Amino acid sequence: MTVTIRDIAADAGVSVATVSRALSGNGRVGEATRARITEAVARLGYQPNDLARSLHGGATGTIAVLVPDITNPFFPELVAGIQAVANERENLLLLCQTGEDASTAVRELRHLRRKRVDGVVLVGGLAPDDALGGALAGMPLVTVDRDTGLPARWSVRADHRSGGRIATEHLVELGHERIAHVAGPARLSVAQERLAGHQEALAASGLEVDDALVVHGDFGEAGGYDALRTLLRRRREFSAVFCSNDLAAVGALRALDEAGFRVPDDVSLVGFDDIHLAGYLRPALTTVRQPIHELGRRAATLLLEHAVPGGAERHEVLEVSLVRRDSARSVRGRR
Amino acid sequence: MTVTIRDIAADAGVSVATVSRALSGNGRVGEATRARITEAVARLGYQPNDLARSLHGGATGTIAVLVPDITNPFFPELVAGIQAVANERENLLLLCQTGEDASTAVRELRHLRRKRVDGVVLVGGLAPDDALGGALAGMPLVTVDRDTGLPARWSVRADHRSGGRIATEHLVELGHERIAHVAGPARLSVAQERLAGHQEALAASGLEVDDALVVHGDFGEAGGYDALRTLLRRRREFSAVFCSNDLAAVGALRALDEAGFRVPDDVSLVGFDDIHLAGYLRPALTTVRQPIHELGRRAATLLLEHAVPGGAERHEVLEVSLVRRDSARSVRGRR
DNA sequence: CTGTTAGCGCCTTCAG
DNA sequence: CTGAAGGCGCTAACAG
Repeated sequence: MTVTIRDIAADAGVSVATVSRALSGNGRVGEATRARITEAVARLGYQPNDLARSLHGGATGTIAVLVPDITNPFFPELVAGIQAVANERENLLLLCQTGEDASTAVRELRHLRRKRVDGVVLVGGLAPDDALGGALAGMPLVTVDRDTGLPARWSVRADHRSGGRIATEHLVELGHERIAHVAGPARLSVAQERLAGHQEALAASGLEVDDALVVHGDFGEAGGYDALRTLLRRRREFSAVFCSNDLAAVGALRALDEAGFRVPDDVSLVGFDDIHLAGYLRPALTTVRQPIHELGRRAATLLLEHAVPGGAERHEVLEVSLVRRDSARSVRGRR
Repeated sequence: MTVTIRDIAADAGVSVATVSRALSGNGRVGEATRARITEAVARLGYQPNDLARSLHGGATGTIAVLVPDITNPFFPELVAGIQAVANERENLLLLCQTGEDASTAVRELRHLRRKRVDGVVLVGGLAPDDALGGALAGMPLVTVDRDTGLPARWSVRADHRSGGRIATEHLVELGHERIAHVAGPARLSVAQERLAGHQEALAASGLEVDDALVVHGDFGEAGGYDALRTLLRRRREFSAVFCSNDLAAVGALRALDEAGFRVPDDVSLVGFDDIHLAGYLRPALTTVRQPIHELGRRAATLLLEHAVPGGAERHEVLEVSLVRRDSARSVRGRR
């Protein structure tokens, strides 16, 4: 049925060992025999079996990435970065979705281990789970934006706190004094950090930190929309909103629009992430850019180069920057 | 180092065959021995090795999906659908990106074959390539939105032509007579079909089909933006635009905005796909909805249930529908 | 019900 | 440089 190394050995009149050496590149093989072998391989259409190859304990050439939800545009960009370096090194990428559910993650991790993947990139938050430690044990692991829970020896993340700070600083510079914040899920450290940065900037400017101006969303459009409506319902004055991510800003924009507020004329808006779409919104979204693709590349590189059981611990923090577009401007009107 | 079936056999005082049977569920095993085995498994922390399991010819429990670009929001939604059924059946999903490049696809397909994946879902267009047929030979394959090139025995797609028709019909019903079309890449059949549907509707209404009102984009925001600017530069009158996909509509919206046209007051706009974002744009985008998630589910189901070498051919076409939101309205102003 | 014995396809000593 | 032999971890006939 399927042609194996033995078939081509017979065809080329050599032993399987020689064929193996010729194909894997290990060990010297005579010029003439090598030619006969490659010829036979081509003619018989031999397809190596990686299962057999890695059964000996070698690498499988496959890594996995676990994301909360591939449908959120942040994650595809990240996955693309991971994929890019995986491909460069001829690795395949397994995609898993956790839905931020720890037990799902544990189940997937177990499955991945049976498959003997070479390593895992774990993205985003996960509620602590007793079984998680065991499922992760001994598995080369790089975390992205996830510094809670289990201790990870290799990690990559953006500087969310500083991002929150520069977003709000920008708004302050524009003259805004009452700045609302649509935060992410309170349990996620990235949301906490962005909020902390926001409040830090407020405090540094001597502005009042009003808890009524902070609403938590879910990092989705719907969450941003709802958050803004609650904010509006509170009838507290504010002239600017800093949204914890761009998707929430999309929802906020919509809620503001429906309520009759113009952005940026009546209310200024700043997002976070700089997903590809941000530049195409109307108005184009001023936002804090994280190098999403690069985060992915770093994570994969760390995994493939450094994340070996004995390797030295390593943590990377990438810088963020403000991208000024059209959704934030000097204060004029105000609610 | 790693604990194998043999270790637990020794520990439980039985043979490896019995352990194998106990774990795989094939063949009867005594109650008492089974208990000893499961106990040993738990205590020793045994992790089955799927490589060894599938080496002798069984399925690997892994399928792959090849998409042009995971960064385009259409694909993550599709992948999520595929993933959902893959998970239900305890399959893992390998993600590959082709960039619509046939030689990349061929390389990836070869790699997937070495890995002995159980099947592949191929999404989107691919230039014909001589090596493609060989790379695909004998591999269970389901195509999505891809009816050109190699003959596929299993496929899933939406009814793009009918989608193009209802989009334009809607605009006609609203009184528009000069309707522009931002098409997708001319080489892609889905783009051709949507365009054909559009022209069909125009003809059926006795409206003039003006080639100067059709511009090709690339299914991205930038493409839609550029397309609309070329359209504007042509200075042909039009009061509505049908964009071949939602992302292009985002770009078109922006170009229109910059040129001083209000949507839908000055120009009506209809998109295609109904990606999640569509409902959150301002104005909320009227669009042709394809059941993206369902397309993914069907594709995976077809692959896992029917796409066996001997199985009967099967092609599914899913219905599309118009989602009326706020970007299209009765004709008033006009360019 | 359970043990023995072959492999699955490939790589890797160890001889020659 | 090349061949023979053993084994990776597991499953699948066969026997008992």
